[in-house]
Amino acid sequence: MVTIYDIAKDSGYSIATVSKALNNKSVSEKARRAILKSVEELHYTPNSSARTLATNKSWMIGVVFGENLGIGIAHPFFSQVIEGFKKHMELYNYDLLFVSRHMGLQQETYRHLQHRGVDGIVIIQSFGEDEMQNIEMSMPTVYIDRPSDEPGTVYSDNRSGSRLAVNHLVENGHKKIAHIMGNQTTYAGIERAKGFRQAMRDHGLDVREDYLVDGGYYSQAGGREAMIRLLSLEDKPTAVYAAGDEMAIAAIKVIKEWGLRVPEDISVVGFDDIQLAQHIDPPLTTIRQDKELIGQQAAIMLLDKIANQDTKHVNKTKMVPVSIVKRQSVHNLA
Amino acid sequence: MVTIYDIAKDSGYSIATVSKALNNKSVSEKARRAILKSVEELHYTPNSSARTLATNKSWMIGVVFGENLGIGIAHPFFSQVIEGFKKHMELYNYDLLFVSRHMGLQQETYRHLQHRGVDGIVIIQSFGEDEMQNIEMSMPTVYIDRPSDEPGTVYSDNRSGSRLAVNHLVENGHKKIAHIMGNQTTYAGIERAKGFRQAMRDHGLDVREDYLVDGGYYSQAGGREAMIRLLSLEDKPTAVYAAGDEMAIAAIKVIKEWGLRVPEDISVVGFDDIQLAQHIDPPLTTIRQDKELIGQQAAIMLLDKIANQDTKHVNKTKMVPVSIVKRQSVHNLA
DNA sequence: TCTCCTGTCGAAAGCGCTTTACATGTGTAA
DNA sequence: TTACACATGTAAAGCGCTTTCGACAGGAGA
Repeated sequence: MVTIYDIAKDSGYSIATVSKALNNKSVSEKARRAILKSVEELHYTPNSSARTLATNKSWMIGVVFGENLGIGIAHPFFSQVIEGFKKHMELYNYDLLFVSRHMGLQQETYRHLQHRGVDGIVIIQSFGEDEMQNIEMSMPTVYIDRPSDEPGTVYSDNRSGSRLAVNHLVENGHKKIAHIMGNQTTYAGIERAKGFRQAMRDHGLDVREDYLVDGGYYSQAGGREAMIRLLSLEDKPTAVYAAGDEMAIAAIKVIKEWGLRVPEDISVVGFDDIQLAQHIDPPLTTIRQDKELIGQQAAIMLLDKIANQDTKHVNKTKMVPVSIVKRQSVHNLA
Repeated sequence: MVTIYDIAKDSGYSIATVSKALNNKSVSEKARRAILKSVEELHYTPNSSARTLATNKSWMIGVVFGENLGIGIAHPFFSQVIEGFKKHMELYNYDLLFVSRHMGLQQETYRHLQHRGVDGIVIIQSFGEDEMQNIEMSMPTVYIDRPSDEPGTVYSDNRSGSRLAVNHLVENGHKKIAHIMGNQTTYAGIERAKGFRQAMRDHGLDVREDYLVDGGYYSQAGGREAMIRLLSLEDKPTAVYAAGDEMAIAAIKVIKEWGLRVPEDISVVGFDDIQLAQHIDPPLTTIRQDKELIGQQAAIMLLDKIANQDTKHVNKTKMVPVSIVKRQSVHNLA
């Protein structure tokens, strides 16, 4: 391995000067040129461990990925958010470290991240709160999709999303609207349900408890079960708003299986706008989350936290707007 | 930060002994217990940079992700392969480092990985060979989906995939079979096309050159264009085998737009079995790649390379079998 | 009793880099 | 000429850890 000593010897300067030249500190043009020449010739590559050890700065961001579908990085929503995050972090020369997730033991994961000396952490979890509390984070950290009152969180405007969905449905003449909820220990699930209730009330519609069904962790399996419950009702809804696209897609399937049509008999609205949404039959009307932007905002926030660790400036939360994309799964009753 | 010195002082042993105790080297039970007690009490976390510096082992694997769709980690095929890779690597306590991709400059990326001191590299690229040659890899490296004659490569049995597709089509009475090829600078694209030609020949069918169209980099846009070309032909094929699901899906859309039916008028077979495949109308018959397994095999191979760096044992390539999943996009002509 | 072996532990060097504090050389003003 | 400021370069310490090699104690064998 070629080190800074080799460069020093080859160029005729001291290692201190070499270090300065490599870090754009003040050295004469002459010295800089000579040193860079040696660097080229000897194929020198600085050793980041040594640098990290000396500077206490690793230029790595730890990524904590927690989802309980078992698909990890392949998670359609998370992967897009992380990609947005990565793109922004790249601009500032940070690399991303995906640490092996010491099964469930959050404390362990945090220890590990500390061991790695990452400069910051981004946490993106699908499951409940109680599973990851009590972690004293003495490290710059940003959360995605967690309670909005916690500082350092980036999240979609879930309530507005629900409002958009309900508004659209009401505008199309629907009154009997059901909601397939996301698991009520997840932040997104809670917020979307709240937004749904609020929007219904705002329209003077009452929220029937039997129209509120739990769809679990946003999977098709959960959506399927929920929809079956809805269809088993005496008085069926004319529209269903699901808190996630996968659940909405499963709902559509079930409706068809029961011999009903979408959207003529039952309209469906989803949440997320995953790639699949536009390809199913009928194309799904849904609330679009801007995954790229969420990731980017998280990156900006984390960068800010890293830069201002000393100043105890309380970090705000950041809400990312959502939008409705109207396709063909909603029928106009009028 | 609490260091090994603090533990030494607190426990009454020297730092050398502490280090040994922490690395399961031989120390007396008494010493080990005392040291571990101090570790607990002081919340000591070893510093991986220092350790890496001293041992020249980082326990990190560099991941090089090259795709030209601009979706990075969110790539449906790659993300699943990487997830399989990650799951296996976790078993051996390796973390994954996603380095910022110094736009195109492969040489730069490799330098960066070297700088980071990763113990090994996994490269998963969608584009052509010429874009990444001349990189002298003095580091354990594994490639996914590259020429099978290069040592250290894991790839799907693309030729057999094509054979499965053609066989299935022929069994259903098709003779006029077209192939939407993946870009012919990509390894997978080349192999699948070769397999197609071979399989056709084996069935005594001739391969019409106008039935071989380039679909580009496996995107829907490319598939769409290719299918249009096929439909513009005087003598249309009765079946189309696309080298990728996205292309197949686009093809189905185009066929429908032209007022034809799938599969009654034209049958379609894809490759990959991405999640979308089962949700479109009609559900797509396709060749399934075992992404998890590919990732896992890559991990196994890399681990082996890392363990046996000295012994110049030439690394074999590893071919992962594919299978056909029959859904409803193929029509029986009989 | 003395010697030798074994098991335990510690001193110190070294991994490759940054950074502080100081030395040297050059130019400018008095 | 002397004095001083400034620009440039260097020696050396230190970041937190591993590892070699030698010191030492205690027990076994003669």
